[in-house]
Amino acid sequence: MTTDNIGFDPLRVELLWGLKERPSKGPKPSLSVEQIAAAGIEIADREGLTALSMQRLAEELAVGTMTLYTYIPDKDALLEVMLNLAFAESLPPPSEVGWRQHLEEGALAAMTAYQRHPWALRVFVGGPPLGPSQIRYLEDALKALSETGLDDWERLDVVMAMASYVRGAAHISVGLSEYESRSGLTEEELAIEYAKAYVRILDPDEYPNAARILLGSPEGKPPPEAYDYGFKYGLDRLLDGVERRIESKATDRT
Amino acid sequence: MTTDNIGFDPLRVELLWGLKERPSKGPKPSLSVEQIAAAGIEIADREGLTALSMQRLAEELAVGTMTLYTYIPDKDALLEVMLNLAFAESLPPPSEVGWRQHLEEGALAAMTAYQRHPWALRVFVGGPPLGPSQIRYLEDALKALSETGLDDWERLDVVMAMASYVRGAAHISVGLSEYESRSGLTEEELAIEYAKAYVRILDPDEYPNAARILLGSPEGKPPPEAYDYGFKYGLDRLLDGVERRIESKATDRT
DNA sequence: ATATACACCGTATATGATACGAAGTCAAGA
DNA sequence: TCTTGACTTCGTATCATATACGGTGTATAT
Repeated sequence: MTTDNIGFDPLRVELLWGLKERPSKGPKPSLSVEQIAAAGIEIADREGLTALSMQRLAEELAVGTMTLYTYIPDKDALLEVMLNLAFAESLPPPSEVGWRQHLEEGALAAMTAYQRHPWALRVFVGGPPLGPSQIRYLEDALKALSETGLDDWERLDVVMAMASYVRGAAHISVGLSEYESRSGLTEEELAIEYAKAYVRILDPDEYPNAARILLGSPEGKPPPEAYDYGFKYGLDRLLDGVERRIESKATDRT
Repeated sequence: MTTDNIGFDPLRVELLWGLKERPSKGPKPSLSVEQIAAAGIEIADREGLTALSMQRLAEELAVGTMTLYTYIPDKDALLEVMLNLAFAESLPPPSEVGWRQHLEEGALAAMTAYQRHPWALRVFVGGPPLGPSQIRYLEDALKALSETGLDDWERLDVVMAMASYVRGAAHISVGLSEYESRSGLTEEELAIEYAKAYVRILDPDEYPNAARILLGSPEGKPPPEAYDYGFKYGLDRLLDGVERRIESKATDRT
């Protein structure tokens, strides 16, 4: 496993899209790629990506370690399949609601998926071609946007922007919540811990604005441990911006 | 190295903020944490994160491998210091321009930093406290936003949203460009390669919208290899949304 | 002086990915 | 029915990597 980027390997594509034909000869495999990926997801969900070793995975599936390599070329490929499988679960239905509500639902669903599978953020997604669940997201979003009058390329830009924002926000959210759970402290205690650390560091003369917020003003609420509110806020702004753009384009045409 | 999240370690904070006092006794260290981190950045920039092993780094610095461990507790801590150092270079000045231009400049600077240091996206950022360069970003952005009439918490939400978007967009951009450079193909050839793969996969009946774009309509332009345009697009939308919000708040008060 | 608190670093251990090759298993064709 | 080709399974070996441990040398405070 390189942890390097994933290349354009035909084998990888077959795996992602489930395209390999069963050979006529030879013994039947006792496992399937999906089965292996599902087991991998379970381990990674419960114990984190670092707990997911090939030996551990093989043990879980009651096969020899090297048996796994008859199903997948390497660990990176497995991670990619896991990623697709994990997100396939959370795909929102291609609802008939308006573009804005659809995009919002999609974003929330993706955020939920990231929170359920925090390891997904540590898997560096390679280039094209996309996996099935990503294509599904894309297709449904593009379809929802067809009512807007934007052209194809701009619709794609919108979807990319949404995906970018959600991934970045998930990174913050997951980072924060993993951090909290690892510390084993209550929110209360943690807030105190933050403040203690920041007091040492944040010179109010050099960082007046940051200090006001991070040190927790007496009247103010505590730092936003739960980032979920912030997520919704940014999401609304982004959608507002898209909406404004759609409106102005519509006016243009009139 | 666990690649697990980074915890709330006082030592880590000292390292990040350069707070350790020089002991009165004993020999002088021949290196510094900054020096080590800088060497690490150079290796990671040039050859990727996987090339950055402790042995390799020590070799580069002409010391024994274990010597590094007198400066840092473990590799994760080193990565965090590297991250801060890398971003410290690209900090935009706390210009006196309006909030919107300031945020835009900051976003572009961060994107540039990610592109210059692609490995930064593979480092999973731990919880608080933030490092110096992140605090600097935050402070300047909050300051720029003080003209907007938004309250502290909402300003923080805006900054978080920006950071989220940029990181997510950088992930796509860097993923794509690493992929391209690794493939060794020209943009032209690559576009053909994409199309070939997608033709096998994308059933135009099941994914009509995605197919129209990804297969490349005859009249249309090729798929957006360079994601930079898309980055600017989403950035503008997000800022538009923030602007709309500011305007509506101002009107409220009237 | 000389003890103390470090810096430096060779060696050893543990973990993990994965190459290689041997052995077993089906199914198609002789 | 028997043989053989194409596969699956997996034990063993290799190699890379992080890092614990302990020994040795050095600069400063007493």
